[in-house]
Amino acid sequence: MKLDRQQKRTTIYDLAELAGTSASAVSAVLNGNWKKRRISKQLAEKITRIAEEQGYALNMQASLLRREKSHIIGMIVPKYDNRYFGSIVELFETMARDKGFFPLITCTRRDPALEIEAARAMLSYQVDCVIATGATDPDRVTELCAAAGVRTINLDLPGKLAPSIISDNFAGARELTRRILVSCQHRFGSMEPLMFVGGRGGDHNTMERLRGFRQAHADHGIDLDDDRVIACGYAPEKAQSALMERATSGLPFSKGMFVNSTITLEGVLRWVRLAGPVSEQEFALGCFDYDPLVALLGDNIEMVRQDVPAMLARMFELIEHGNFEPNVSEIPPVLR
Amino acid sequence: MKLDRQQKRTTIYDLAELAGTSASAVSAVLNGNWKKRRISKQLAEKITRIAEEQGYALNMQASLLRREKSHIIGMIVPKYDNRYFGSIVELFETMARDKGFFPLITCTRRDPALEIEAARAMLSYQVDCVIATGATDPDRVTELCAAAGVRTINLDLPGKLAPSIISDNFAGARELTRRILVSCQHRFGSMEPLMFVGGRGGDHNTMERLRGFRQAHADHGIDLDDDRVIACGYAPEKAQSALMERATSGLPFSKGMFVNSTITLEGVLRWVRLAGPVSEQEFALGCFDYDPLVALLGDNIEMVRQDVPAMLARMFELIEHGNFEPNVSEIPPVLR
DNA sequence: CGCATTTGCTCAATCGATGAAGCAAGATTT
DNA sequence: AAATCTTGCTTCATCGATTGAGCAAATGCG
Repeated sequence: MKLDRQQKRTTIYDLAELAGTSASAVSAVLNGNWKKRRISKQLAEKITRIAEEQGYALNMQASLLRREKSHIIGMIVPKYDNRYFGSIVELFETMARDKGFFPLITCTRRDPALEIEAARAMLSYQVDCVIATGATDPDRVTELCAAAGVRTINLDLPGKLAPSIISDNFAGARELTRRILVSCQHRFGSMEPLMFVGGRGGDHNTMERLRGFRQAHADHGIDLDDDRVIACGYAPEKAQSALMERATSGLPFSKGMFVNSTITLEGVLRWVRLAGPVSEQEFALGCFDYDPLVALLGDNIEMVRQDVPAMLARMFELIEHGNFEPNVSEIPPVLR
Repeated sequence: MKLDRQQKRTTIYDLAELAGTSASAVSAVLNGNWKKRRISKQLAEKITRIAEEQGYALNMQASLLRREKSHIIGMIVPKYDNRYFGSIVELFETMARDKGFFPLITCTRRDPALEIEAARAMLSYQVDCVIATGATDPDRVTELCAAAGVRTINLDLPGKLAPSIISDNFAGARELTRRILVSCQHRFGSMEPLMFVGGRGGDHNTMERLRGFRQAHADHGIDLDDDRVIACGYAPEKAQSALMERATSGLPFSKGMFVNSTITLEGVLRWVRLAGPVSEQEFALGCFDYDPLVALLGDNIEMVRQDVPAMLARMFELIEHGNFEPNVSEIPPVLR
């Protein structure tokens, strides 16, 4: 790995020499509190000019070593490659920067070991705060960080030891289920019980969505057997093979499906293509997630959009108020 | 912003005191070269145990300040929220970690000023190397980094001052155009010239794709006027309003369209929905980009998938060989 | 004019980890 | 027994920026 630096970097000592002053003055000028330190305007301007000429860049490592707060804010995300987490990350970066934080983001691919390793790395980089997004074990992260005196906030999936900001999964799922049922009525003339595809039985979001799913069936007086629920995980391959198996198993099968995420939807659609009927038009689908292209292309696919801007706004609110009591904020999702 | 640290962090000095030894020994043990420094196995084990008991986390800032290479590798990306850049970022992180780098990623939303600011921040964090992905002005980034002795590599869009890794846009566009023309033949019985929607006239990728687009028309002996090209930028809104305008302008209009990215496709589909004919089925579309859900849902949408794994493999190859000569590697994209 | 205050700086310690140099005790050689 | 080598540490300077303390010169005040 030939990444040898070409030349030595310019430091405040170099600038001090060039300006005929002290490193202390240079530091004061460049980090903006030259007024507080009673540096004359002329000297300040001279130093600023020389720094620009020399292309000086602050050494953050040195600066952070000395300061007590880093203003670095870490975020752990399970995946980048879907619109939900993509928009979380993108908006988080923007908002963090606006509020004077430096965002440090790590993707842990739903791997519990990687999550812990990533949290540890963030502690090493002296983050002031860690956001655990969709973490498989958020409380583990909170414990680890607490040991170093670093606060955490859970996003998307809740934990018991830190404040959590999640979607109102129950209400969202109930309304989504209602819409799928109505769509079934229109399309097929009847309201059969739906299938629930994707997610992990143990995770809070899946459990709450299932509760909403069941409630909506009850609202319409429809009996729902547990065997309509296929919580096979989020991965497309798992959903695909679970449906394949189900279709040939003799167990009940529905044309109406509640799909737990766009990731899972990919597997459902693959199954529709390969092993199922000709087109997804013969199904009534609903997805607890949002993707603009699916919204445009999937005529018969209802979508729930989690309100990312509201969730992140709430998150920064908690940070700014120093509120790190464990409690859950539920943010209503948006239905198109 | 109440992010006050709760307690003081454990340092090697604390550990040294607890172990009844020196900070130097602790450091040697914890960073793995205790053998080289002739520390006895017993002391090493004792220190390791105490460090674990205390939940010690290395202070990277202090460590990096002392070392000459940071092993931090920075990446600048225009957007997170589409599958192409999402997969670039996710795979980059994984590969960087595997190779012993610490990935530092920043999203600059195609804003030239933010790009420069992000590059400057990365220099402050002492990155060993910067990857400028889809940068609006990659050479500016290279110059800035070069002044600090930091090498750069361009990804997705080429620059003149650093090695660039891009898709073979010409060949990909030529083949994609051919497929759209064939699809038009099947669908509409004739081969009219296509429209080209999205991208910026000035950017290298758009220019090369246009060259492939023109070549494919020539291959089929089809005359192509310049007014079929609508390089209105990548944003959905721009594509949507450009099509709206075009449809009412009296200028020629085609049912076959070459769409420059999934981002632009979103605008095209919105236009189809709102102002155009009933369904996208009445069009023959091709998109120079890949999205698995579009591939599954859009029956009449041809897609080109840029070969992200091959591009990143090439990138790390360059880094490992210390090859920073400005030259362009073209990676063939994959057509489904 | 003499004393107090303000202005405009510099000095030096510090943050935590690293590693070259050095040193004492024990082992080995002559 | 003296000389040399090896083992297993410790000491201390260093990385670059920050900041409390301090100091000389300039200014204000009675």
